[in-house]
Amino acid sequence: MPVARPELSDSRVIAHVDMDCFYVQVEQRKQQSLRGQPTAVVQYNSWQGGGLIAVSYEARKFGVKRSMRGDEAKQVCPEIHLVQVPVARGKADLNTYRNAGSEVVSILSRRGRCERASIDEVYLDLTIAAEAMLADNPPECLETISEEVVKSHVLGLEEVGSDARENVRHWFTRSDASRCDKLLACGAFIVAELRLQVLEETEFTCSAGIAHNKMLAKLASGMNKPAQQTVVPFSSISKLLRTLPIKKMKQLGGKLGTSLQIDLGVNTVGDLLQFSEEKLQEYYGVNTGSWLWNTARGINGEEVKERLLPNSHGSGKTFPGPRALKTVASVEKWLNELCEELSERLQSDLEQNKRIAHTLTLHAHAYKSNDGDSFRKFPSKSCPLRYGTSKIKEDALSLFQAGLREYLGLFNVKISGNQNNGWSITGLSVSASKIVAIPSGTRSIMNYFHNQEESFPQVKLPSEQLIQDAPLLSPSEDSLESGGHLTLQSIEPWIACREGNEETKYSMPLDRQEEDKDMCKEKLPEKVTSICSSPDAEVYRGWEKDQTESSGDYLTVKIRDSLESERGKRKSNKEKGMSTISRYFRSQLSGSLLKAEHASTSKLSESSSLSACQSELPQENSPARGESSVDANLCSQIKLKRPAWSCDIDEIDQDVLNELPKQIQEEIQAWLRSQKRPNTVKRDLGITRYFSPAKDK
DNA sequence: GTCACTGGATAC
DNA sequence: TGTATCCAG
Repeated sequence: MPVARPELSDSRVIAHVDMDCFYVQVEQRKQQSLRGQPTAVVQYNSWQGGGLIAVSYEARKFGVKRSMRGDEAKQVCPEIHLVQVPVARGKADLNTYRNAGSEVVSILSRRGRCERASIDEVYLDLTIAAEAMLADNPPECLETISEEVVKSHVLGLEEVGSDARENVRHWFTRSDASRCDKLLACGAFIVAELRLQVLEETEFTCSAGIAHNKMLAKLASGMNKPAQQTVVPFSSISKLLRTLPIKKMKQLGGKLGTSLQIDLGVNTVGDLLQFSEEKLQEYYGVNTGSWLWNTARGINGEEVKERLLPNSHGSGKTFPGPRALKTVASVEKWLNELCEELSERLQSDLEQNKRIAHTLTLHAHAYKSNDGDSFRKFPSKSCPLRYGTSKIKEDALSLFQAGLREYLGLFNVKISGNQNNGWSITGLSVSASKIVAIPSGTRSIMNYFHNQEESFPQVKLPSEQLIQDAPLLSPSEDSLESGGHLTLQSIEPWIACREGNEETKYSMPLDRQEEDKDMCKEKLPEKVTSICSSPDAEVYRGWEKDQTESSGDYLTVKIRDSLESERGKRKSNKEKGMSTISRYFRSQLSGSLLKAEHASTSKLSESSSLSACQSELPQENSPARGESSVDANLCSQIKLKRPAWSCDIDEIDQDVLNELPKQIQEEIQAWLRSQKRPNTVKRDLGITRYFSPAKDK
């Protein structure tokens, strides 16, 4: 459901850039003879010639439409060239298009905040660049205006006179225009430049809309295609929306739009104007109601998010009709294919973007043929993601089996072999989400995740390297006597240590209530799950089945005995004068984060204080807590992933601060100064930035 | 029940 | 937080 968001500023400059029949262009670049030809890209499907997923503009002239079948397209346009989507592992493989999309994004992101909205679309916030241009080099002062700019469409202008080009040129160079219009004009200049750069560097054409918000920019980008751009001045908005069919508006193409038509008799966006906000809220709820009310007026405050990379990766396939899967064995086979693709993409993401995914989810569509009237949805299931293709396969299958049991209402029944009780799977997909960047300077961690599994033994990773690769600036380095494991914390909130068969987890009691609800966990291995290992060190991540005392994701580093002497050296270096800091960070972070975890939605910051935090600490510094069996200097833990933690600033020990690196000291001091006013609001300490996963780029 | 596949967003 | 649902192209 859309959410209401009032416009914060009415003079933003937002662009939506949309690649023209992108998949076709990608294929045409690969095969130049296709240029200018009626062409369509079909998804592998022997049935009726495959489904069209992109159609060139030449083919559109013949009436070829997306979601026609290949055979149908041939009838309408016999000379059409049908290009197949690459197939890998028995399914469509969109990687070439994804990569081509990345090429484009890397160009479009040069001039302002860039949000990759899909494989072939981006939003740009060009406000700052446009303001700069207006200040330094306004269009009215330009001697020449590029052809691409003059070819722009300016809504509300074209029908005014006979010479459209001249009108546009005049609109761009008017000195008496409003500031808003001038900013839009600058935005259009910038977008024209960007589009030309895209063409030069990638051979792809694109279309764009330039407006004051995302909604209007998106609307405009589709109005003049291909290879053109459209500007939406303020003055044109009401007229534009008055006659716009309601279904054309983004988010209203589906059920909500249908409901507006049927239930309220609303056929154009303008028709919405007759309803009060309250009335719309009555029908559709507070959020959607307000969103509709604003939408009718061209108001949309949605921000352009800085995002060049996807938030998740998925791999899926449908098995329509007779191809539905009816045995666990066949499901497993396809699941394996999907997992292989997913794993490959996760590895690429790790190598190229240094990001790690944390959650694996399985979705399936199913129906029951015999006992079939009880329509039940196949439940999605997820679990922590373990890197490595075979681990992903294993976990995906477990998730499927858990889902299937639930779907069939057969709890605690093992589903084995080839039996089938009438169920059929018509769709399967696996996806990886909660992807976070790991900080720079963690090459060793990269190595760990990369090529683990079978090939891992070849990747020699002495833990000495692990230590050396620790980020130098991080103050948290000092809090770990054993040095470099620190890099791991940005990946996982939890570090524990293990030696021989002894494992010490510095875990917190969490008192989770709804453990038993989580069926998925029961499926997982007893304890931790290894994500990688090497001759010298092992890293684990996972959770524990036994929740009596602790729970949650944690990461374990084990360094083998052969490194004992190395560690000794390090230890003595680190120990000089660092104990206070160690204790400080440990207690601070683990304590406050524990609370944060407990009370993710409740107001943690108001109540927490350093002493309160400390009272909840695990006593890892006292020998009382079974520490004897473990080399304490090898082990340490800090929860760092969650950036928000807080403390009472009056209780911060100055001595502790003094031990920090200069740069961080200064930052904290500055923050403290800003907080020392009456009515202190406790909130994030500035230094958390150093702990958080690198925001990247 | 058949548009395939992928991904974002929201709500509970 | 995990899961369901909707939406877009």
